[in-house]
Amino acid sequence: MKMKVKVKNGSERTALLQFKKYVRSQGLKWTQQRELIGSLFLSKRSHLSAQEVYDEVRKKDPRVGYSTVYRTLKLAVDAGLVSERRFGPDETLFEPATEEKHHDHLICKKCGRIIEFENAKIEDLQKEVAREKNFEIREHRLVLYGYCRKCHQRRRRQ
Amino acid sequence: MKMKVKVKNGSERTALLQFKKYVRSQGLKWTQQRELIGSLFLSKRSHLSAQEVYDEVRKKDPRVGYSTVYRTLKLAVDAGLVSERRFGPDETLFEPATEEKHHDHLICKKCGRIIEFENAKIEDLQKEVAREKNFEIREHRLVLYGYCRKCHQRRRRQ
DNA sequence: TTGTCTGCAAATTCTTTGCACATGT
DNA sequence: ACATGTGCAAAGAATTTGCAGACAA
Repeated sequence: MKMKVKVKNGSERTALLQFKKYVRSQGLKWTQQRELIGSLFLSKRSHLSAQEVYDEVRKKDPRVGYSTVYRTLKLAVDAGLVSERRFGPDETLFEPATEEKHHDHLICKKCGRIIEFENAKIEDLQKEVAREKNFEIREHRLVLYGYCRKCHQRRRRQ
Repeated sequence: MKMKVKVKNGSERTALLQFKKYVRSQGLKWTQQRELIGSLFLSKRSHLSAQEVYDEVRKKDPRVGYSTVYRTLKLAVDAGLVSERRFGPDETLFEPATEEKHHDHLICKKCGRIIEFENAKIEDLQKEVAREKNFEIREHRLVLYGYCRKCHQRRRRQ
């Protein structure tokens, strides 16, 4: 017997509401653009570049400017709902930071595919390291670069 | 009675020689600038921005241009002697990649201090994760962000 | 109404590139 | 000699900012 109903898409809803709440709490205004960008972006589970967010947003409303996208994403970062990440020397991506479990990434150097994973043991060891160094961890980034199965096979053939 | 003379700065020497060798192997020329930038940069254990490398280099020879610094660092990256890393959304740093053991970083969000560490167990677990995902790891980046002891204390007082 | 937002274009910052001259081999 | 390298200034790419008009509270 289930004690809890699984709320699908609940997190994006919540995230948008949190965003709205945050914006208002700062004495700022909740505008159509913030609603639009927030709802589009926070519903994604994936990693998007500023460019991609911009393109998506323009599909819904072509009048929105680049600066608004940047400003809104930055605002969401301040709200703690989005994190800005640099995966490679040339790639800055934004990712919704849900309150769910933290995950890390594997990135294929060939095709760019990003695979997520979580590993509690690694996290524990990180805490241990921090303790040794008298360091208080707030967040971490772990990225493994290499070749995914497909690209690995392709490499061998060459 | 000493059996071995301690060769201080041995690794940088080696690295510089390797660099020279690599450059020549590519049919490229070994120039004064490459010698200068290479010797300055490869002798550092720390992380430097392009700006900082440029400043250091200019102290020794003010005629060297920015482009040469970038070009030389990139060449050293190709040679596998330097790695280019993005620590935060706004910081690209170069770091000499010795053949020594790999290390990761703790970065203080307050004072920016970078502390290095190594942990074999974490690396083992990474390999395990990769195996599960059919992924062939080539390199990885692990950065822990937080507060160092000093800044942690200062935070609590506020 | 009033202060915040927005879109635009211009400004910034970081990095790369084209070109004429300089240098390594 | 000849190809590659260098410095400069200009070009690019990504992101930020100033400003006049638009919009939420």
